[in-house]
Amino acid sequence: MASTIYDVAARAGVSPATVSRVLNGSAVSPEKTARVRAAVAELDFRPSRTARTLRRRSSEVIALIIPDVENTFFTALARGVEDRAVDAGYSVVLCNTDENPVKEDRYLDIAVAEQMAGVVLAPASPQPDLTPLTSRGITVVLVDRPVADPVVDLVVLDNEDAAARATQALYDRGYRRVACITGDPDSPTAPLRAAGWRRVFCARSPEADADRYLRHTDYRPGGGRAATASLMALSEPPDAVLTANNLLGVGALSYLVESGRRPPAVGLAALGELPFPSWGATDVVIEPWPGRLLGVRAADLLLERIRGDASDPRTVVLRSDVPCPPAPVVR
Amino acid sequence: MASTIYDVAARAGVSPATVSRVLNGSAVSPEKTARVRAAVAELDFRPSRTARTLRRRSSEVIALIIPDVENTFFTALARGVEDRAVDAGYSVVLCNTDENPVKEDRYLDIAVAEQMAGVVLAPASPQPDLTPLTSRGITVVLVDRPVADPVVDLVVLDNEDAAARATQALYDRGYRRVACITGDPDSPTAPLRAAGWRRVFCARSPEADADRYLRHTDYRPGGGRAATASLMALSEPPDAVLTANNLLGVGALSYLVESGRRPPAVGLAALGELPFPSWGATDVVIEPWPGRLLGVRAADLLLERIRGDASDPRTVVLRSDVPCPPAPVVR
DNA sequence: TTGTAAGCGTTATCAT
DNA sequence: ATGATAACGCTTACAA
Repeated sequence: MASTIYDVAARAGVSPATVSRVLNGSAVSPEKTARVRAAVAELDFRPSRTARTLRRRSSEVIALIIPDVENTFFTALARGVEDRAVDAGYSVVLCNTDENPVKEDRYLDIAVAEQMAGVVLAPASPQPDLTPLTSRGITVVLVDRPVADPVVDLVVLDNEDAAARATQALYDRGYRRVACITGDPDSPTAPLRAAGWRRVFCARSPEADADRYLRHTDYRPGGGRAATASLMALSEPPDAVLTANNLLGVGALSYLVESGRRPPAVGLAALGELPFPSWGATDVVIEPWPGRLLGVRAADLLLERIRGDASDPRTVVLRSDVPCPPAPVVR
Repeated sequence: MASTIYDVAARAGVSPATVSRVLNGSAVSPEKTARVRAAVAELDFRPSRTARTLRRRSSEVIALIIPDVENTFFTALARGVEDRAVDAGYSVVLCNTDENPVKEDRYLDIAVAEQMAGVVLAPASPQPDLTPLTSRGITVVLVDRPVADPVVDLVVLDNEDAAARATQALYDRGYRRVACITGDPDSPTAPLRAAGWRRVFCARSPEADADRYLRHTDYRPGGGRAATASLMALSEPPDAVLTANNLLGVGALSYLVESGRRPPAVGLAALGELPFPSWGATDVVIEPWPGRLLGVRAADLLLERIRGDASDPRTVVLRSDVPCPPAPVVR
C-alpha cells in the first residue's frame, strides 16, 4: 500500500530525483511537474519524513518541553511556539516533565534520538545538561526560568520589573504597606520577584522592616493561603499583598475572602491571570504574564539559530507589558 | 561528533551487526557484550531512531491528538495514555487541535509521514477520515467522543449512565424538580447526557414537562450561566440543576451564587470536577469524569493492536465511577 | 532541466 | 554466536 518516490516516478515516467525535486520545489519543467503531481494524487503518495530526516540528518520537528501542561501559562507559551514554528514549516511536539528532572532528561534523549531540529526548554532542573544536544547540532533555547550560566539563548520575562510595577500599582491605589509572598528561595524566579517588590517597598514604606513583610513558600495556593494568614497575624499587618504568581494569588484570595477581608478591603496584586473562576474577583491587580509572547520570541530565536545564526548566546529579557503579535488564522 | 554503530563496532572490535544485537538484546557472548557496552559509553553513542524507524518501517512514537490542552479532562487523559505508553517503551507526543478539524487533519498527516506506531484521537471532527492511517497500518483508537460508525476501536464514558446517576443523586438529596443544562444538540455527547437525565426526571417528576426543564447551549461557562438564569425565570422554576459538564457547572454556580441561591439553596450537580477554585463550592454534587481512566484504557487497547491483535473493532463504554489504576512512579 | 547512483544509520537475512 | 551485505525511502552530487 505504501508507495515510494520510485512508484511515483514510474507512474509519471520520470526519475525519482525529479519527483523529489517537484516535492521540494526545485526547478522542474511544467509538464513533468504536472505529471508528477498527478501521479502523487493518484497514488495518495505521502513522502516518508523518516527517510528524509535520515538523509538530511535533521527533522522538521521542534520539541517543546514544559514542566506542567495544566498550567495555563505554559499552555499559552505552547501556543506561541506552535504558531511561529508551524508558520515556518516545523511541527511542534509537546512534552510534559511534571517538574521532574528525570522525565526532562528522557525527553532530551528523545530529542537527540529523533534528530529533532530544535528544543525549547522550560527547565525543571536548575542546571540541565545540554551538551548531548548542542554537541550534536541540536539548537536549544531556554525559556521562562533563568539558569546560572546559559550556554544557549535564553528568553525570560523581567521578573523584577513586573513585581515592582505590580507593587507600585497597589501603592498608587492608596495602600500604605504592601507585603510580598514569593516562591521558594531556591527557585530561580522567586528572589528576582522579591527584589522588585523590595525596591518599591523600601521607597514607599521606609519606616517598616521589609523582611517582616516578605514570605517564601512554594508557588501553590496552599502556600499563598498560609503565608497570607501569617502576614495578617502580624502586630502591624500589611494592608495589601503582592503574590508573585497566579496560584499564590488564588491562595491569598481564598484566605482574604473567608476572613472577611475581600479586596479591596485588603489590597491584592498577582503576577499572572488568576485561574477562572476566582470567587468572582474583580478588585485584584493583575500584572500580565504573557506566556504566548514568551513562546513567540523563543520560537523566533530558535528558528533564527536553526537557519544558521551562530552569534554568541543571547539572553532576552522581555517586559511583561508589551503587546504580543496575534495568533495566525489557520488556513 | 555523532557516531554510528560502525564507530562503536570498530572500537569494540566486533561487527556492526553485533553492536545492533547488543543494543536490542539478542544473544551475544558476555565478553563482546561488555566490549560493546564500553565502546558505547566511551563514545556517548546514541542510536539513531530515525534509521531504525526507516528500517523497521514503524517508529516507537504514539500521537495523542486532543481538542483542548487547556481542559483538565484532556490533560488527565494525556497522563493516562502517557503512563501506559511509556511503560511499554513508546513515547507520546501531544497534539492540540483547538477543536479545529483542519489542524486535526494536519496532525493526522504528520502521524503518517513520521510513521508513528499509533494514534489516540479525541476527534474534533464529527467524522474524521482515518483511511490514510489505517491503510498504512497505523493503529488508531478513538476516545471520548463517539462517532457514528467507528471502523476502529472506541473508548468512551457512559454519558447517559453518568447523567442519570448525578440526577438521581440530587433527587436523593431531597430536591423535587431537577433541570438539565447540556451541550449543543449536534455535539456527540450532549443528547446522551440529556437522555440520562430525562430517564430519571420522568420517573421522579412525572407531573412535569421534561422539555421545559432542558436547555441546550455550548459547553462553556457563559452558556451555563445564561441557561441557569432562564431556568430560574420559569413560572415554576426547578429546585436543582444538573449541568452536563464542568464548565457549564461553573456558569451555573456563578449565577446561583450571585443571585443569592448558592447551593444547597438550589441543588447543583456537575459532570466532572469544577476548575479550582469555584467560589469555595462544597455543596455541589460532582459526578467523576475520569480522563485518566479513559487514557489508560485507550492506550492499553492501542498497544494490544500494535502487538498484533486483529480482531474486529471494539467499542468500550466505561462507567465513570470505576477506579483507575494508579500512576507509576518514575524511575 | 534531467537522470544515475551513492549514501544517511539502522535492522534482518543468510551464511559461516 | 558472529559477520557480510542488502535493504528501508529519500536527497544530492555529479554527469549528461
